[in-house]
Amino acid sequence: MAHTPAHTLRRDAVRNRDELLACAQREIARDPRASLATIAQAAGLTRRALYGHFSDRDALVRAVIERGAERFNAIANGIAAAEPLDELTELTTRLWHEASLVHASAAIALEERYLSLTAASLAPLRARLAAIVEDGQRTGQIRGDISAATLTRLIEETARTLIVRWDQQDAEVTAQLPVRAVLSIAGLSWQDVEARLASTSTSAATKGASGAR
Amino acid sequence: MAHTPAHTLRRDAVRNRDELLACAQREIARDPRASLATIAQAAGLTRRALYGHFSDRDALVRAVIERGAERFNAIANGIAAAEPLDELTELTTRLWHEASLVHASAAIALEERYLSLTAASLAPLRARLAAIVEDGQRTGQIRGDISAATLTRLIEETARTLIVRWDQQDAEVTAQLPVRAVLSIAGLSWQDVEARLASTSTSAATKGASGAR
DNA sequence: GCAAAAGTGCACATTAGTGTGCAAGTTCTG
DNA sequence: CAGAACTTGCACACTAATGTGCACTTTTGC
Repeated sequence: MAHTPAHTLRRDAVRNRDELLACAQREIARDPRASLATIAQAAGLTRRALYGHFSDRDALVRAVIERGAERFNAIANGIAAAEPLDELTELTTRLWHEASLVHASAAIALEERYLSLTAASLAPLRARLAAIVEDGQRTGQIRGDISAATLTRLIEETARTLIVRWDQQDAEVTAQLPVRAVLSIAGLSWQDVEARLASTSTSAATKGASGAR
Repeated sequence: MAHTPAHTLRRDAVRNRDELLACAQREIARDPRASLATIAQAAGLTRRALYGHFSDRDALVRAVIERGAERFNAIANGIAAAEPLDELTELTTRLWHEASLVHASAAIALEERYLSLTAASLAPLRARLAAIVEDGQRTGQIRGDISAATLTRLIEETARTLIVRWDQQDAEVTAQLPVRAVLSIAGLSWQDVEARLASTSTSAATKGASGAR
């Protein structure tokens, strides 16, 4: 109520609220229990001012989650490739480029309290991934030794781990590592992964497709 | 000093200290910031009594890490298989059976403060894994598209994720899922993984090696 | 330019956890 | 059994964080 003035809402207020959400996401990604003082300061505001936008820490975190949900939704709807393995590659790459968001979601989900809400925010993405997996299993391009449900989760965990725990600056990586890992988990041999990356990469000219030793 | 009486050390004190360490590991695995009251209570002691064994929280956590280090050391020394991929399988399976320990290590390592100590406690295990990877790459049984150092870390992260984040009770799993994931990450196609698990499993008779469609 | 909205700066109450001191009990160990 | 080792149960000081109240300044919008 106090946080839904609906009509009058000053420009600087909108900007500050947005900045708070962005900074909260970044700080939480770095440390799940970042203090409100830290977040407010990062947004160039006082801790006291933060309470003008969010009634308490809980409200802020929920807003961060919902903000992330929109983005995840966009990603889920945004991918469009010819076949399952390409979709998987695209999905992984896109998430890699949203590393901070993925990181924050993972950090928030550590708290029991936000488990269900975080899960809900990831729902569209999960549904998309599940569809890809089922499709891939049907056409025999994705492994058949693990049930679709389990494999979907396995791929999700793998991607999350790679994105969250790898230094984005790592020279060897450049988004290729997560893709290699995910495709491997999907069931491809490393030679197949290599061949696929070599052919699909319209850019990435410097990366030679030499393959084995 | 006050915690190295060396000679006189009553039996119940030894037992309680050990119980404290065990409970601390379990509680920290469940929640990285478990309070000392929670830990002491789990061990059937008072928070005040805990301070008789460990000067402060830091000392307790360090003791937990060092206790884990011994166990990891034993695992690193304990594996002995004919070839790299079998060693990888055995290593993964053993760690799976030490889930609580792996979980606690991962939880403690979340704190900047204990990063280096945790890393040191895992050193023997990492060295063993690195040796397996290098060996496997030399003989061509393990993927060659990723550097040994990166692949070692990749396998470690994959195994940790699976062990920490999967419900041990899951019917489909029974230690096979982590092994499948690790072998896939090592570069094998899912059919090769399937074949390997079917032949290696001296037990596990019910699992049919049907393979692809 | 003026009123309302938004932000500042402080003081304050509250909570949960850590670490210590001390007097009193309980439990080993020789 | 006697004495030492261990544990208990409190009381206490201290810290870091949350959330609120209020007077005051700055910014925005009409």
